[in-house]
Amino acid sequence: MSDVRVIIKRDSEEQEERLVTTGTTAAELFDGDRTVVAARVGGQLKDLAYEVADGDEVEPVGIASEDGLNILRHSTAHVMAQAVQELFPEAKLGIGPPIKDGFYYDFDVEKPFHPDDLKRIEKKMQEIVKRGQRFSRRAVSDDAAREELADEPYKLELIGLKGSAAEAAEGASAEVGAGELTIYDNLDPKTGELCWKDLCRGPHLPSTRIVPAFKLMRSAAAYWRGSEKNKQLQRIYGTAWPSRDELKEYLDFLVEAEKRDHRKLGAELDLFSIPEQIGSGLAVFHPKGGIVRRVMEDYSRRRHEEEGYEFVYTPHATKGKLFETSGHLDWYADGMYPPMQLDEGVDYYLKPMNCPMHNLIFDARGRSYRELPLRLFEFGTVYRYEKSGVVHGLTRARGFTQDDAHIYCTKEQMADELDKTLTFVLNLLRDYGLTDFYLELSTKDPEKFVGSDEIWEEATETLRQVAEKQGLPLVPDPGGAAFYGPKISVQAKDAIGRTWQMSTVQLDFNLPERFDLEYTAADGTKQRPVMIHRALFGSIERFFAVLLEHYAGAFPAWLAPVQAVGIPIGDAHVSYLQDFAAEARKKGLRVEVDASADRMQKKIRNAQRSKVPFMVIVGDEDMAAGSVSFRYRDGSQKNGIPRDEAIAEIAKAVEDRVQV
RNA sequence: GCCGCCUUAGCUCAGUUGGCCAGAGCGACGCACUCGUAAUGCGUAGGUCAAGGGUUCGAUUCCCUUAGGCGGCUCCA
Repeated sequence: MSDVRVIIKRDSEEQEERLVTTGTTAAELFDGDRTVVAARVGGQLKDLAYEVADGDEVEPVGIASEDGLNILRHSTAHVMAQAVQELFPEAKLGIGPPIKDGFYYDFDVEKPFHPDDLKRIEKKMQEIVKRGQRFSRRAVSDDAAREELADEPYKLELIGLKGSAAEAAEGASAEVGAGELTIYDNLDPKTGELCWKDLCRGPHLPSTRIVPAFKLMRSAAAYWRGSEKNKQLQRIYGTAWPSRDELKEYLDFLVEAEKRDHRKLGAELDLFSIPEQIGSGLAVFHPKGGIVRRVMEDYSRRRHEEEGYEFVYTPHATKGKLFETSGHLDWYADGMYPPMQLDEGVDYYLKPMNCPMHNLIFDARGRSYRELPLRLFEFGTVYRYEKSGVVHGLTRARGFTQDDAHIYCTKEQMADELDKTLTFVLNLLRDYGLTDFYLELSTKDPEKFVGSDEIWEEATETLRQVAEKQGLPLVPDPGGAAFYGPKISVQAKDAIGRTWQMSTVQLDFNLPERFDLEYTAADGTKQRPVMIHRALFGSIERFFAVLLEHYAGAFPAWLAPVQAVGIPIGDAHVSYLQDFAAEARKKGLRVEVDASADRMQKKIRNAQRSKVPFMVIVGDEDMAAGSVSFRYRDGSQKNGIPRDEAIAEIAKAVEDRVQV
């Protein structure tokens, strides 16, 4: 028996060389450490059953690491598929990869799963976990695999696609890698009997018993291989975690996210609604939401003015010809509201974008290089015909208002202007309370673009440099650009760590050409300007929703619809408070007095639930002293504050735009 | 657009295995209570059980269609 020399890497620091006998498995190297679920050998993930070879560098993969979690979730997906096929023997397997926080598996079944079915499947999964079946890897030839999986038409299709798995379908590479095919057998730990098998690249947990905590979340249809031309399979989503505590933490997170749902808070706080009578995706703002929105807009307006933007207004509808010129009717007609015929057969459209109209403003007269960069800004309301299944509260609406700007500049000004714009955008977002960003650089889609390669390269490089200058993480998004130019998008993380796509800064090589935009250069020649599209909130409605969720409805005082509520202990204190409120209003503060017949405890409860930043409470003591008492949202209080100081404190919180 | 689930009072939800006047809490309104930090008590009003069609002696309940919502998929200039 010959010896095998391996190097065990615990982390980048610690290395251990060890001599073991031939046939030693990775599991044996890490024996005793139950949190190790796989091994990385020379950069490749392997099952713990892998027999180490001479010269291998072997690294343990912990269940809590990113790879470890993926393996856990992938294996749990297998357990689910096994459970499904035990309960629904006719179910055909699609694909079942790990995803963020969980996994899914697609099945072709006669009848879609009912929520009750998920409970049964979950129970069956628990049995399988308890049985402790071994995951056992076995290499097979393509032909052998075809024979074994003759009853699994979707797996057969994947075998045929081997090697191009990356394009086959998202997640398909989890089933078939680029190399040889493998099948994982689930074996009974005692008898070694085959319980189930699946075509899979692996690796997997050594045993189903290792699955510590999981839950099935929901079922939904999904197109086979992600194309709407294909049949819809039934997808079941689940989540799996290294411990029950982590599962609970995740479920708690979902509960918290649900509490913050802007659709729910919007109704609770009386901010907006989406009346059925108006139509799906078309919102109305109630007075309280109207205040928040107006303050958001006013502040943005002021900052834009300071930054050299000029304000324009354009109509909501236009003759179709404009969108022929812009090309929107060629590219995006599906996403536009259908035309209305006016004036004997002329088609008018609701506008889905503001840029063509801004171009007409640019083109209204001859432009000089002295005017550039020309920055046109508008809160421009646009209408897009979103498909019925995608409309979602304020974040995906059919009518919404963009804080839209188009910057026309010379090619020489482009880099500087982009830099300025991005800095401005990020700082303004920070003013609204978002602080955690990363940037995404969307580059050319080789299938879908206009303009020369040179100009794309130059522009992309400029964007990259500008983005890097911000010192924020920069994530590439190859092929993600619109056909007319590359873009940077700003992604912001909210208070509970969710990422939202916010602003975009986008170059456009298409529209200046189509609209034949020109300016006169210093040498008297006509030149084409560069055009930058830039939306900061994206849509005001959407940004409103993001802030609402970010703050969980508890807006900082400057945005809060009501900044302070006066709560009298008894009727005798109402007029004193009304006086106080009137004084505060003179300073531009939004202060109300709750003079209802409720008891003061009830008023406090109501104020608390409406998430007012300041409660101003007054009884005999404060009235006699000419003071008021504050109660803050966290329940803490500050008593006996002189009236002037109280107003000054509220005013300062508003002025500084801080959370209280 | 596709698939599934859902729609009972302003809101949150009971309920009817097809049968007399469809219930509760909160909210609204009224009366009483005048109170120092998260719900005072009593009372009143409020529903074509989403809309339309069908089956049936009888439909809120079963079936179909439509609208809207929710969760996914596809899409998102």
